[in-house]
Amino acid sequence: MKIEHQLTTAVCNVLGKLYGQEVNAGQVQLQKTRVEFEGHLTLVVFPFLRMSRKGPEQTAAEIGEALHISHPELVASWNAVKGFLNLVIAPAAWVSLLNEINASESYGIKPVTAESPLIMVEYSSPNTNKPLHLGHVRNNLLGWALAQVLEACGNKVVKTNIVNDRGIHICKSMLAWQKYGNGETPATSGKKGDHLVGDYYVLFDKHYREEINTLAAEYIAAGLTPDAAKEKAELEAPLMQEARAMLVKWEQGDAEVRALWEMMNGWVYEGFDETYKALGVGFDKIYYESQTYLDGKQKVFEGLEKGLFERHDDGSVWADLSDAGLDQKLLIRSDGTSVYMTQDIGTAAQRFRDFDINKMVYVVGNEQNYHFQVLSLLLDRLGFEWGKGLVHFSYGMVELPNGKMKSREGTVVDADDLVAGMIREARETVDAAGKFDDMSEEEKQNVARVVGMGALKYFLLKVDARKNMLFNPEESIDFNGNTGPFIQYTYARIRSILRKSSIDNDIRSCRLAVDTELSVKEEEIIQHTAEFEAVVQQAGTDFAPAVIANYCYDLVKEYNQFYHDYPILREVDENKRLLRLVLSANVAKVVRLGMNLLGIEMPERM
RNA sequence: GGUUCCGUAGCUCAGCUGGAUAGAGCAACAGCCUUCUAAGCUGUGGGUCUUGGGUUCGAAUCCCAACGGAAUCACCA
Repeated sequence: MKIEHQLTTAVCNVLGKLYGQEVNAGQVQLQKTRVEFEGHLTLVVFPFLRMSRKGPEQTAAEIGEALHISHPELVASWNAVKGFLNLVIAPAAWVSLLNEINASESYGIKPVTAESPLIMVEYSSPNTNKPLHLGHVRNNLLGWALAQVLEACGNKVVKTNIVNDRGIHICKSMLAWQKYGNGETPATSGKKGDHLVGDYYVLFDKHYREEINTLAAEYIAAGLTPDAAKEKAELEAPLMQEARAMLVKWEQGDAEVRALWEMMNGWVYEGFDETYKALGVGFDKIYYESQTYLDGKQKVFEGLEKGLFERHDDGSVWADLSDAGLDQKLLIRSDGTSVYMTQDIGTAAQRFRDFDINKMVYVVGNEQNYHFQVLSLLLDRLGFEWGKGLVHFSYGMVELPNGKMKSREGTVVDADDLVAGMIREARETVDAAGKFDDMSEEEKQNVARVVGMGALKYFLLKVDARKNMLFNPEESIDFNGNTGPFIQYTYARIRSILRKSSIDNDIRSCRLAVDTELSVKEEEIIQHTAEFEAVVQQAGTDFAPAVIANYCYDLVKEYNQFYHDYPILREVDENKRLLRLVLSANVAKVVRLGMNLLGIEMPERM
């Protein structure tokens, strides 16, 4: 990147001298030279034809010659093809770039300072009635990666989670546990807390459905249409009535219900913590809806007083968003209870009090695009400065080869099962490889964990977040091709080379002579490695972790080809050998930094 | 129906602030382990970038329209 900067400045100078016109850096288009032409960087000269008033070839030639004469340390030679000026960069420039990357411990990562803007990233946001599934896994990995990337771009980042811990859903689990359970706990049953509670949620649903069916049959017999009968049955089923009554008791602060609620939610949190730990994600501050929804109502009533919202005859409160091209939006139900939107307003209010937030990012699935459009408007009207500029990091759904995940059809991919399966698969591969016979059981298991999780994480993160993606279980555990393990493998091999070369510890202080001859492939890899800085910035501004994933793959693929064509340790020439070691070290460093931003660990051996 | 998003090789995906002959992986086929890790490398075949217009020196990329798919439009969260 540094070279492109230098070159851009040089081009501006040269154009000024040649044609007597001011050119700003934005007009200078440099791109990588296509492999079939000689050169490294190519200047597109079409934009300058107007100044030169000459043909493309001639203009390119003029600029090329002028560049070569005025900046020989940068441009070694040039050739012009149509409107494309291909520039060959001087080897010395590559070597100094290589040294520069090598000297910096965290190349491409911007430090966070006291003046850095504060970005809050919300992700995960689970319900407390069910274990996490594949969709949550994508959310968690994206949220974590995004937070890391934003921090690497020099922002203060606060990772947050809003736990949806109250509402009818958790009452359903609680009720089923009371009615159909035998008092089992995670300790007595040996089940993970979130799974135990989830099982009772399923149990509730099963009994509820039975009630609906029998009731609906009665109503149909009494003369109702099937649809009307079903609707009436759903509302009047005794189990649902009981669940609602429990929710009312909860809101009233009934001691018994609250105690049960706290106990069962506690089980769930223990379970979630285990899953979060396995996924390698975490939070700086966790909010609970049970503690924010009242704030939300408060804010809505304040808005009502200011005339921002209106109250209908039945007591419900609405926001009229028709001037923004949207509909009316309910904020408080006629029975006075809050809805999802109200809670999000309350949570926002608390966060605004707790932190000096410059930007708020919500990592939430694209099925809630409308919700966040509305939330942004409402927060803005309520006077939150960052309301208008909030970012809904909207990601697509994860689909399975046979369609969507349907809990009814039992096609939901459980997060814990998935993690365990990936690690098991990696373990089998580790054993089959037979390269780890000298390792302890614990070390082997750790390699399996790092590789299995690497495969899963990379598989989910390499795809553009906005798109719906297909999760193919067979492909996800493939360790060949564009996968996490492939990148990890190359990294581990480089680490092995460095260990064997016994200069690993000294490599930081290595400085290469500037007269070293470089091969074409070496120049390409240096150029590519140097792009890391720009890639991180781009990923940060575009909110796109996938940019980094694909960059790592490209670099590693290129290096792998190099590795097979150019021996390193056998090289006779000491200077050349050192060059390749530093080059390898740089590739490893940059790839490790990139993969770590994605939350992917890199093994020293595999 | 309104709004938003997506459509690139058989499959999964890159490429999109307009640039040269559109790239990977998987799958198929053919090669490469006395040389630092074969979880690798090399080669072959595979494309009307959904379609039609427009903008211009130039369009997979930007604009408009059509077609196809997804999400959403709840006193659910």
